[in-house]
Amino acid sequence: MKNYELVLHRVEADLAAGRLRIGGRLPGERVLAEQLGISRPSVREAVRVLGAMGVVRTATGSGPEAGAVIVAEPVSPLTAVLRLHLATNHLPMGDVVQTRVLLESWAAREAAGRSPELAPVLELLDRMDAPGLSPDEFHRLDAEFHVALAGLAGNVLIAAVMESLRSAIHGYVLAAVPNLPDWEATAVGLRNEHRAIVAALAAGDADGAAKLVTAHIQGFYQAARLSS
Amino acid sequence: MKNYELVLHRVEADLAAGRLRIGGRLPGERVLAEQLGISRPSVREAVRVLGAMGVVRTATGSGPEAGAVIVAEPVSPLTAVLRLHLATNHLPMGDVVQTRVLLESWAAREAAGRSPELAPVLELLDRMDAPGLSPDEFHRLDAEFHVALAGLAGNVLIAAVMESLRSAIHGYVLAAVPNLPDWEATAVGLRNEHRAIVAALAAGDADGAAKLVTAHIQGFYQAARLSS
DNA sequence: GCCTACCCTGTGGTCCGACCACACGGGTAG
DNA sequence: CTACCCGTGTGGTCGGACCACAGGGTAGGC
Repeated sequence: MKNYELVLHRVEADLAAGRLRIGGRLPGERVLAEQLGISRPSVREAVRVLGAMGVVRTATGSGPEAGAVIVAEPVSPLTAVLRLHLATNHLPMGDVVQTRVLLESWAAREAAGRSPELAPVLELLDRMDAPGLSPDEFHRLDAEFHVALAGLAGNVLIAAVMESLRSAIHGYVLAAVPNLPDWEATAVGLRNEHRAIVAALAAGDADGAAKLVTAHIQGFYQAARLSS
Repeated sequence: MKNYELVLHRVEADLAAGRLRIGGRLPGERVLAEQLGISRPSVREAVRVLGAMGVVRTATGSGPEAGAVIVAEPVSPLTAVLRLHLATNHLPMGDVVQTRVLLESWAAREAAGRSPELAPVLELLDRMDAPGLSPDEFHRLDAEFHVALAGLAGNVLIAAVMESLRSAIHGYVLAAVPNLPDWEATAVGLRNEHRAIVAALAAGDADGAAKLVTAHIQGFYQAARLSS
């Protein structure tokens, strides 16, 4: 058992037992080191890992915001893991697209049945209509739109995975924009498809919304030649 | 930009550019520190994070197995993230169950259509028939079975997520076994349901396999009172 | 000439002690 | 009473040191 793992197990046990809650704070690094009988560098390695896992957020200084505060941020670590493993080329882009289709069509089906709150989603679509939007800005809003749709289904795990997927591939999507024959025309098409999806959701048409979402995602990746 | 992030970005860039491949090795910690103009502790924190992300595996000694070797192991970091966030109680067990149902019923549907190789799966079921199996051993084999089913669909991302989900909740499942009125009877039922699922897959009955998988998962969690 | 045992070398693992930047909060000067 | 300032505790970084480990080259014995 490596020394830094002592800290990880200690923190996980404290979380499971309720001794640590969201918003609470870890003991200082020096205190933790003495309590566990290890050195401060070992504690620091563990705190870094916890930070990378989205369990703590560290800050310097003093006051309630300083130190290692317990948070629950599963999206950034999932994003990091996906990004790194995409970089190794052992995670095919096609599998990512297939997963998006599965999660988003399911979310659309779920959301259609519960008369969802679509106002914030429509507000996003209006912002995407702004003229002169760069591909980068457009795709950030597009990601927000898709994540918001996934969130309508009310499953925090699936919503987190969706957001991670979208963030992890953002760079790859941007890099593929030059593959498109006509970016402006593509953007118009995507906007129309978004409106159609929201309309199906508002109408409670689960099957229609799922089909539109599936076609929307697969169509873009084929046009951008990303899911070869 | 924190110093240890320099190492993370450097490694990710090297991976994306092909300068680092699976099986390759990171420069030594002392070398990396000098190249980036930072100290060895900062490099170590980054390597720890990469290890926790499943991108490198470190070992002491010398030879080709020593040092920080590039690997592609997405399951353990996903498991760790899920376990930690389950411990914070900000990731409801019900959402995990819902996700399992979604992923596994989809995988069953996919697998049924491609006349999958079921021999290793059946071998697992035979091992689960061994008398006197403890709940711990039974659920480990059960997890292997479900992960193998998810793997039949051929999507490495979904298979990795499935395996992570199953590993992350293993402890919670075991802790819930005492909630069952009759463990032995439950085990017999689970075995029969497994056989039925495999039979549906072998017959190419996609809808049947998906329905059986859904009932199998939801039934167990309701019996164990886990998905409240 | 061959084989065996030993030691050298390089790796990560751990620790210590020190200094820095930062931000809050209380004490002090106006 | 107010505004400024510095004390104090936090994480961030650094350099150096020593350890355990495993491989490989070398010197010795056979």
